Amino acid sequence: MREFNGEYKIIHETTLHDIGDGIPSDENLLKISEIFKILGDPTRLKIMFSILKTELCVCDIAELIDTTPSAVSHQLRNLKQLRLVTSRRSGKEIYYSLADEHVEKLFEIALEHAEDGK
Amino acid sequence: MREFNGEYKIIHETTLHDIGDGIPSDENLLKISEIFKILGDPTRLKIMFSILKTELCVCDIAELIDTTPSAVSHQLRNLKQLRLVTSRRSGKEIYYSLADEHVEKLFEIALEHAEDGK
DNA sequence: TGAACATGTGAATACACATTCATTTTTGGA
DNA sequence: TCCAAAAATGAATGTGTATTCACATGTTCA
Repeated sequence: MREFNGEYKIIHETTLHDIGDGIPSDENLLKISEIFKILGDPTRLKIMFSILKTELCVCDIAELIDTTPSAVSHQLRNLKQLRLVTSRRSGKEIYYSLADEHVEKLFEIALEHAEDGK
Repeated sequence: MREFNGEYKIIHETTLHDIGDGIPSDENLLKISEIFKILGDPTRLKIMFSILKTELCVCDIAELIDTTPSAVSHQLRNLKQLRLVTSRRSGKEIYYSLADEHVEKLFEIALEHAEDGK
């Protein structure tokens, strides 16, 4: 509880320490949040779903999701930095595909949650 | 490909339509992105991990993750709106816990990915 | 009922980030 | 080697949002 001039009591002081041990390290916490953050954008999600089953070049993705190749390229760069996509050059085109088997699972679960409630 | 004055050709025109059918609806896409987005923040992740196994009141969470109760309250509100946490009042305290069985799985997979590479 | 504590809330500030535009790099073909 | 296409890049702009601060609400207990 950082600098705060109210009068808060700690309710479960004894257990707090144990719970704290269950929280991942700041390093891992940051990595996880980065993964979620980068997937938390409709444009990037569309890109990811575009290349879920078939590799595609930047130009095709832009056409498919109705945006500019530049925007797609910027986002693919971010996705690549987090090792979520891989690229393969073939002539002038560069083909992108999912780099990670975890990503599909994440999509499945998130979609379940989205469809579940309400 | 929205208004763009370059000269981009569509490489795989025939398959684009089929791939497009595999992309979730804008509505579901938005829901999924909201879930990922809200988990894409270290502070919120800490909150989620805090109440992963045991319910805690706002004050305890604030103590545990070293921030102010106000900040925690704001974030819990966001998390609750997406039905990721539930609350239960007991006297003056309000106890929060995970509302969704999917969330733990998401954490596991994301952590795997984070630890996997490099 | 009123004082004290736990939490919620609204506005404001500061920061992060997606898109756009202009330009550059790389490749293939003439 | 020169031109055009595909993609990458950098800077600028506009938008969204986390935190902070001040205050409001709701609860317990004397």
